[in-house]
Amino acid sequence: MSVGIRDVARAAGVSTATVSRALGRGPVSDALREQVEAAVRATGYRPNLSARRLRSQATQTIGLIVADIRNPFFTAVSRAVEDAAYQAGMRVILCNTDEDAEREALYLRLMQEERVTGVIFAPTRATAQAMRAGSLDFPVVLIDRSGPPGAHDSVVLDNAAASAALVDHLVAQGYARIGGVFGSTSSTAQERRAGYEAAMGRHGLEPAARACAPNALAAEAEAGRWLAEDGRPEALILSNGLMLMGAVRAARTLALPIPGALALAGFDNEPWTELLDPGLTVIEQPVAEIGAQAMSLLFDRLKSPDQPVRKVVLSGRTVLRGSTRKP
Amino acid sequence: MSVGIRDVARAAGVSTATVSRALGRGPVSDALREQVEAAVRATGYRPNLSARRLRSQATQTIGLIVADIRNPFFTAVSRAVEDAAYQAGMRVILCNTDEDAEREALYLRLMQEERVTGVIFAPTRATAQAMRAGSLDFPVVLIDRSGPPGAHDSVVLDNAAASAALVDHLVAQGYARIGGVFGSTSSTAQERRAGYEAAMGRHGLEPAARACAPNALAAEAEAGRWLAEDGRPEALILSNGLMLMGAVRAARTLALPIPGALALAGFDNEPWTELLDPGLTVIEQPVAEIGAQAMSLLFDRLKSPDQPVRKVVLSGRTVLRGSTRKP
DNA sequence: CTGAAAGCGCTTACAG
DNA sequence: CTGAAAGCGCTTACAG
Repeated sequence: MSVGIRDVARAAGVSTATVSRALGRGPVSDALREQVEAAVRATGYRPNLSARRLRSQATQTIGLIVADIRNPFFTAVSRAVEDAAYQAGMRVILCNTDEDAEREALYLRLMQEERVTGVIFAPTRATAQAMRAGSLDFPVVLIDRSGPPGAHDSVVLDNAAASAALVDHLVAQGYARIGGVFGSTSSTAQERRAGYEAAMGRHGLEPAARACAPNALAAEAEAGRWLAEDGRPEALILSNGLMLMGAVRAARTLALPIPGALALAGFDNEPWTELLDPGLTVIEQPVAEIGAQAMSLLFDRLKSPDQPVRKVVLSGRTVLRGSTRKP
Repeated sequence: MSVGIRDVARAAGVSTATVSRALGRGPVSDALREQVEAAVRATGYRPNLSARRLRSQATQTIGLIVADIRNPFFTAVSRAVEDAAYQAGMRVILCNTDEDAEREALYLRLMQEERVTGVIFAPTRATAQAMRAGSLDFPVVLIDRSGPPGAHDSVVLDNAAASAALVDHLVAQGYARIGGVFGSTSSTAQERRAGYEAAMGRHGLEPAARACAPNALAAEAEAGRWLAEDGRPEALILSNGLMLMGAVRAARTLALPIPGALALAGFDNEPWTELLDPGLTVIEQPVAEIGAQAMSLLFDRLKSPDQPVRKVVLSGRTVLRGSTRKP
């Protein structure tokens, strides 16, 4: 019922090999190529990609495993990855782990079964540590998060510097009791926390960091608890855009005006952070660059498997807005 | 180099047929099944999905083609679709058309080449009109948008009723010069517009609708122009969440206080709409339900190909907030 | 329940 | 440049 390459060959009066070559980049005379193209149009032939992948042993597929697709940061990175992939004639399989190690293992297994060419992956800390180089059949580029040095290529933000910039700014504005709520699952949140603590130390201030799941609900709960305590912080730093939203919610619930009673700063320059009044001070990540660099690292790795491992560190941009004004 | 089913068979001392049956749901004795499972563990065997799909002629794959992945509405629907799909043992290929007819055609062709089991699709109006039933090799369920009656199963919002609810509310609040900016590419935006116009008529008011691309930038420009005119509307309805954001931006730029100088209402209850002060009045769509219903329609269609075409119409929920308060 | 064999729809050495 | 033939890695009638 479905039309196959044999039907096209018959219609064009050539062999299936010639049809295959005409559709690919094989050497075919112009005359036969035109006959084949006409036959393809006449029959409505569409190649079967499963067959092509099986036979050619090339899936032209890259896997993209992100930690939370609800996080616009990952949506934006995905778009950049997909643009670069399609430009190179590759498709991408997008998977979402919800920061869950089991689902990470599941999707990594799926990638093997799909025989992907390579994977771009934002792993949890646990998985990043456990994942040894060479244990998978394809190269892996870590994104947003890194693992043990030298294990995998990666592209990450200069997290410590970004956190420090936020602390420096808050201190310059006159804040001293600056708290931080950081995600509990990623190396990146750890680095942001370390950067925060180091910067606080440099200013002779006492760091006060807490951790929770890197989503809006958990951050709202955590920030809500903290802000209801005596000696609550007068400024709060959150380690991603979802958590920042949770903190805004918590402040609203407690009727704490921003920045009157609480200064707020965090990561990811999502459109809504500018829409609030006052806007939120954030670190903007070069999302398109992150995705493009990841694909580029992956292609380089495919070309030169034995090349030394590379880590690309990109700088964030500090976007100052009203939420951190002097009280 | 890569371990195949033959290696497992050899290691387990059985035929490849038995390995295949043990991994699938074929009839195998418990003893052999255990031998096979041990051999799979020992060899680290992972089935090749391309081969499996080719041979079994069942890809267990559904295609999900959305119009704009930056729109959180589609992200949310995607999650629901994926949950339902994975529960049924199917994977999903997610594609993003950016409301572009050429990319729609491209992805539809890709779906044919992938030999997908079925497709869930949010088409532009142009494509919805052109897409005749039965012209594709797989069933299609339309989502968020519908086409000519009777062509494809679909699940949509009761768009006209939702728009009317917004108009009724604004009129009740005392607004009369109520304008609307609606997306130019989808049947859904058309229906929202029609619902708006009908409701205005019912109230004896003059409708004033404009159209633009259904994204933030275009809506910001369109609303900005309109709001700078003499006789500008005192209330504005936008046909999706992205456009609503654009309108907020435009009002900010023109220093028009909401709702003091401009009342604002629209579609999609995105988290940020509640965070603004005042919050935005919106129609909340049952996103999870939309995704789940689409999968359900698709499965039913696969089971009963000749069943009459069904259209599931879901109701929105009106969320009243400060942006439409009496001026 | 089990195995030998055919074949899914392609691509690609191998000859010519 | 072109074709006949082999084979990618599986699954599934067909026998037994």
